[in-house]
Amino acid sequence: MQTKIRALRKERKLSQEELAEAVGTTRQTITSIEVGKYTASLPLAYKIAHYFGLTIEEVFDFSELEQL
Amino acid sequence: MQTKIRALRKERKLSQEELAEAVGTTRQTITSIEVGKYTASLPLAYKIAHYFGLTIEEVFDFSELEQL
DNA sequence: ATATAATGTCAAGCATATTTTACATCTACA
DNA sequence: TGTAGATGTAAAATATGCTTGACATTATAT
Repeated sequence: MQTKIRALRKERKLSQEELAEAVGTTRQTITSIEVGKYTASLPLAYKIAHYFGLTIEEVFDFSELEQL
Repeated sequence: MQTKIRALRKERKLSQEELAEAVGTTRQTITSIEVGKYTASLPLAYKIAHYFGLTIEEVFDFSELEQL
């Protein structure tokens, strides 16, 4: 799944490590989500979006799910 | 995790079965999320919220995560 | 050039989400 | 009565998310 996490992180000059600590997870988890290795859980998605002052829908791209 | 799924479902007179089919999952998964047995994944949370024409934050209650 | 920070990746193991099948209860109603 | 629809639950199996530790590569700065 596509996300704006990397762009938001760069904007604020945060390392993956710093973001990980801020949202209570590990650097590897942030990397994996950024490169699309897997999709964040709902609680983690919320913590990340909320950390940036945004909604989940603003940070995560759900366009792949719109074929209903 | 608390959600408004049951209330939204009742409002629209939908069974768990009908909602499950509409979002591509099973009745048991809807029950489990409604009774708080576990938390929906991000894609499923999106499909449910979007099905009701709402955002994820409007359907799922994240107040338990606000202790940052 | 070399040191350091930042990032990508991988494997093992644990935790959580989901499906399938099945059974029980409750309600409504013929 | 009984029958059907809706719901709760549970076990087993599979899929997915996450952690930990470790190593490799890339970028940045000195």
